[in-house]
Parts: sequence; C-alpha cells; structure tokens
Amino acid sequence: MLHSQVPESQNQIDERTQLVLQGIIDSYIETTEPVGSRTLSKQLATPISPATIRNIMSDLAELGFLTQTHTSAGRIPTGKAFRYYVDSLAVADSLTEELQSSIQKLSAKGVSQVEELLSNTTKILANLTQFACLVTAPKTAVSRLQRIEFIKVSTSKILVILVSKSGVVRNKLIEMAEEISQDFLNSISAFLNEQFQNRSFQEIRDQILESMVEDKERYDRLLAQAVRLGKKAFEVSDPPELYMDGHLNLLMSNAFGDHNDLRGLMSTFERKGQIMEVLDSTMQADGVRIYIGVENTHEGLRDCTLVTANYRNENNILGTLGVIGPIHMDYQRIIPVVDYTSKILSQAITRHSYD
Amino acid sequence: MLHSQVPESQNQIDERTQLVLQGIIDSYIETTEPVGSRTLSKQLATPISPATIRNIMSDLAELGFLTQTHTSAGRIPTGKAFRYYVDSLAVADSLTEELQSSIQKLSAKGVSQVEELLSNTTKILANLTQFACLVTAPKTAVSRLQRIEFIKVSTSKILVILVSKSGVVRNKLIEMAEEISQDFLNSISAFLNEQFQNRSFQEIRDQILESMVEDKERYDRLLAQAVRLGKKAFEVSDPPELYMDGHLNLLMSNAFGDHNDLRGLMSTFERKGQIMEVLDSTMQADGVRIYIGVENTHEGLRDCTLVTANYRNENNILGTLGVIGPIHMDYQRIIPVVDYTSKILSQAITRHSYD
DNA sequence: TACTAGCACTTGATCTCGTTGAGTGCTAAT
DNA sequence: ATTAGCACTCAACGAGATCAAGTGCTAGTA
Repeated sequence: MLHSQVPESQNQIDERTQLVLQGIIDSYIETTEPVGSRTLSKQLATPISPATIRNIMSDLAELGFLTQTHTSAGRIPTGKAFRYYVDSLAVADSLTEELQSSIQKLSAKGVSQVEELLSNTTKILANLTQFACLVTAPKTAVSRLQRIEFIKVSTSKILVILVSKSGVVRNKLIEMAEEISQDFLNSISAFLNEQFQNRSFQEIRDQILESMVEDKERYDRLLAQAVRLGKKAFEVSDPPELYMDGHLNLLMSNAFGDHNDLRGLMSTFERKGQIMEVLDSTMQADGVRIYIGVENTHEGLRDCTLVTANYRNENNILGTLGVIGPIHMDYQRIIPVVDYTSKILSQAITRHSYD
Repeated sequence: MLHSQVPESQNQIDERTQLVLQGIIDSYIETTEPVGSRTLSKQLATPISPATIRNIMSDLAELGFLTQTHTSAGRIPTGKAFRYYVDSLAVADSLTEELQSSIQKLSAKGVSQVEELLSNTTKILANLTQFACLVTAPKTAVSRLQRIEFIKVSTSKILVILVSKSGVVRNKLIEMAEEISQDFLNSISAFLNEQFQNRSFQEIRDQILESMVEDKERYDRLLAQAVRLGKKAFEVSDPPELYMDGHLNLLMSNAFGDHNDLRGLMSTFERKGQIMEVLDSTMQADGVRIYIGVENTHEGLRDCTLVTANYRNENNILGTLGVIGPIHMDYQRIIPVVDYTSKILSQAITRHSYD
C-alpha cells in the first residue's frame, strides 16, 4: 500500500543519492538537528567522503529535498523529502510483542461499552506515540439501528435511548407539549423498532421526513405520534463526537521548535469540528494514510504530519483514528502502530457490535 | 463570607502598611513583575515617598508578606500576603452585565441535558477566567433515583439506564449468563422503580446488598433476578466524572513563569482522580473557598490558587466547580465570577431536575 | 519622632566583540 | 568520478562593559 515508489527518472535520484537522503532523514528524525556532511559520513554504513556527500547534498537541495537555516548550517529534510522517504519506505509490519500487547489492552476485560473502547484507544495511542491522538466515534449516519426506547422521566420530558448496531449508545432528552403515558411510549418504540431495526440512521431520518410529507391523510394516533417522536429522536443535533488524548504531549516534548506554531495547533484542537472535518475527509480511502506538512488541507496542520487509518466492523467503515505529530516523526515506528491499532480496534468493535 | 478580617494586633499592620501591601499586590497582579518602591510611590493614590515605602516594605518582608528574587530586585508578595489580601477583600458582588449574561449562557435554550450544562459551564468559565476550570458531575452516591430501565440489546447483553433526580443519565452495559426476556426485564424495572424511586443511590446499594445476605430464604424468581440485576446496575464502577476545560490556557499564557512547574501541574490534570479528591474534599464547606499555594493539600497545586464553590438543587449539594490559576490571579474578578457561576448553575440544574 | 532626600551599592539584563567549531562551496589533485 | 584541502560563513558562547531598577543606610528636616 505504501510502496508507490517514485520513478527514479523523474527526480534523477540514483542509488547513492537515495542512500544519502535516507541517512539525512534518519539522522534528522533521531536528533532533530540539521545534519552536516562530516557527521553523516561517519554514520553511513557505506563509506562516502564528506566532500562527495556535500556534492550530493547540493544536488538534493536543488531538487527541493533539503533546506538549511543559514548558509553554513547542516541540511534539513523538507516535507518533500519526507514524502519521498515515506513512499519508498518498506514498512516492516513487525511490531514488537510488547507494542502489540500494549495495543491489545484497549479491549481489556471489563471494557463493555464502545465509548470506553474508543477512549482507551486514544489513551494507548497517545502513550505509545507521545503525540496527539484522535478517534472519531462511529458515524451516526452510517450506523444502523439496533434498538430505540423511550423513557418518560417527567410529565413533559422523554428520554430517548438509541442503540446502534455498532454498540454506541446515545441518549437525548426531548420535550413534548402534551403528556404521553409510558405505556403509549412503549407501543411507539415497539412500532419504531419493528419498522426500523437494521436500517441506517440516515435512511430512517429520510423515511420519517417522507412520512411527514404524506401526513395530509390521517393516520391513527399511534402512527402520528411515532412520526413526531421519531423525528425528534433522529434529528441531526448530534455533536461531532471525537475522542482525543495526548495533545499535551506535543507541548511537553520539544518536538515542535517554535512555541508559536503550537499556539495555532492547540487552538485547532480546541475547535473539534475542524478536526472532525479533516478526519472525515480522509475516510473514504483505505489503509494507512499519511499527510505531511503542506499536504494537509487544513491550514492549522501545515507544520504537522497526520497519520490516519479507518476502523470498521464486518460490513462498514465506522470511523477514523489518527495521530498528529511533527513532520519529522519516526514513521518507521508510527505507521505500523497506527495500522495495528486500527486493526485491533476493528476486531474489538466487531466483537462488541450486535450484527 | 470572605470578610474574616485578620486582627491588626496580631500582625502589627497599621493602615498605611496595609495600603502599601494592597498596592504591591495590586501592582503585582497586574504586571507579574516585582514591584519597587519608586514605581509603587508613583502609582499610589496617597502620596508616600519611596524611602518610606522601602521602610514599610522591609517590615512587611520581616513579617513574611514579601520576598524578593535577589537583593536588588523589587518585592514579590508571598502566599501569606495573598491570603491576607483575600481575607480583607470586600468583594464587590457586582459583575458587569456583560459577564453576567455570558455566564447565563450556560443554560441557553436548546440545552436539555445536564451533561451539556456542565460542559458548557467549564467552557464559559475557562473562557472568562483564562484558567483551567473544573466541574464535578453530581455525586452519584447522594443523587436519588428517578428511574431505572433495562433494555435488552442482544441475547446476553442488557443496557441499564439510570436517571437520577438531578437529571443525570447514566448508561451501563451488563452481561448476564442466562437470557432474560424484555418482558421480564420490564417487570424487574417496574419493581425496582416502585421500590427505590426517590431513594439515594447509596441507600439503594446498601439495601440491595442487605437483601443478598437475607437471600438464604427463597424469593420468587422476580425478586431474585431483581436483586441480581440491581446489584450490577448500582455497582460503584462509575468513573469519577469530571468536566474540565481551559488547561491549555495555563500553558499559553505566561502566567506561570517556569515551564517546569507546569509539567507537574499538567500531569496532575491528567490524573483526574486526584483532582476529584481535591474538589470533593472542599465540598462540605459553603460559599466560595480559596486555597492559595501551600494551603492546597494536594502536592501538585502548591504553586496555584484553587477557587471553588458548590452548586446545588433545592435539597442537596450536588457537586463542585472551580478554577485553577496562578497564585497572583485577579481575585477581585475571579471570586465573583466563580460565585455567580455556581449560582446560575444551581438555578439551571434545579430547573432541569425532577424534584 | 516620623518622614524624606540623597547616595553608595547590588544585581539581572543587555550589548558588544572576539573566539570557536561545525558546516559549506570551490578548486585542484588523484 | 571522487576526494583532499582550504577559505569562508555563521550561530553559539563567554568575557567585559554598561545600564537601569532596585535596595539599605545615614543624615537632615518638619
């Protein structure tokens, strides 16, 4: 999936040049310092003299793979370089046993609710990567109805419980002008369950709206109320549900040089809606996706790399998880972690879902 | 409530000295800089020469109200000084209309669920104070049962819905070895509602456990199952519920000089349990409470001030809200804000509760 | 006696300036 | 095609010099 090797001809990169670039990136990922020709010469397995490296570096700089902060400083790989690096990276899917078992803990025994599953996932991912981690809750539009129930909690207030096939429980308080007895509510929920179980929330919404239109002709009382209640219950007032953890990691570590960059990033985190948009926009694709620096459509992520993957049950893509870190993150390590986490989460959520 | 004026004799503080101390603190709150005698002399309404101020400062330093970072630097008020300041502060309860209406927005129309109320409260408070803000969810032990309901979501899994009088909805998934029909579940919930409505969760728990003990003698099937389900439903597995916002404010503003102090503070925030303990421990008292620096029992808050107040419905104290900021916060402003917020939240939650 | 003016002293902050070392680019030699 | 060598660049660092804001103390004044 990641092996879309860039054609050599296009960028005139021969094997040795590639070796040097790789070396520079590796070194930079490790130290976060500009890397000079001499240092690199020593680190490289193949012996190449500093002078040669300098020539190669010069070429790479011209091709836009390297920059430097000032003329006499070492080289820093650009976003383009990281993109090249990631593309030509043969990701070893082998995670250490230790990492694997850490990740598996997200569905440790005692975890029964999907919400807990998701929040555990962000925690574990944040802990392993030391970056900011995000998981979107299963999309309500896609998820299908397992059960709807109405509970009368006071004269005018009714609690709606929506349980989706994927195991997500959502409750919502609605207010009704006229009082409805619990018995009648039970009849309504029985009717709605009968009618709509296994249908996606989106379908249900559409169909209810349609029923409203046809409302010209008289229904019996049950049907009329069922439509009214159903409409309120399925209204799209749901807040964008996003689980997030570890954004403090970014602040604490000095992975981001400038503290001003972080200001912007943090305020992006505070507007969860924006983050949701970004994650949602990546959801159609499959496998691990990587957005490096300027490749991010969202302004606030221009100095970051976003690594995302979907999670799913047997039938549908349910949501997305991802980590946000510095451009010079350790891709070799992060990519398999995100990949494996998405798989484990998929498994766990499949086990929890009612399909 | 805050007017516990410290007896003058005890600290030998005459009116002028007090004026100077007040001036120093005011200036320090505003600038966060050590304040020197000359600067203060200019700012003070009453004209006092720098030299005199220096003498007074010297006295105050001896009494432990002032320190300095180095011999030739201006004076910095100590925690003791802030304590004195707060104690002798005649808090003008007058908030600007603007602030009042900002705070009232926490129960804007459309907010129907208590959870939303609480989360709005932290957001608004964080925004107004620019500090970290906390609100504990209504204590489950104290809150009384409005309604319990069981929903069978799959063969072995049952969703429990607990609605408390204070309007908090909690759901929990429990697993049962043997299958129970929805009809039977309905009978059980009817029984439990009958039996326990209006009783506090704590009472219910105790009583159920008691029933278990008496279990020697045979009950009928309904009762036996009701006890078993009830036990699972009311088990104290509830995570400490804490709403938090604005901890990023502390990082962004430079209110905390040293960034290392913040490291500790932030990791305290990550352990929500600890914060809960702190808030809970303040809950018995009434009105606005203020804990300055070392007055905090919790180690991690030694460099902060915690300002808390309870919120309540007509019958009970439900929970606590508070802000955590630097010792040199603007008490004059923060105290009324916290106070007013607690009152508005109390009103809102009373309106939402089912008593 | 209570306050104030004046002065010597302290000290972190800021600036300048030379030194250092890691790095580059270019040229000539292999 | 590669490498050794060399002149050059530039951030970082340290040593003074200077500055500004502050203190403490003493002596003078109402």
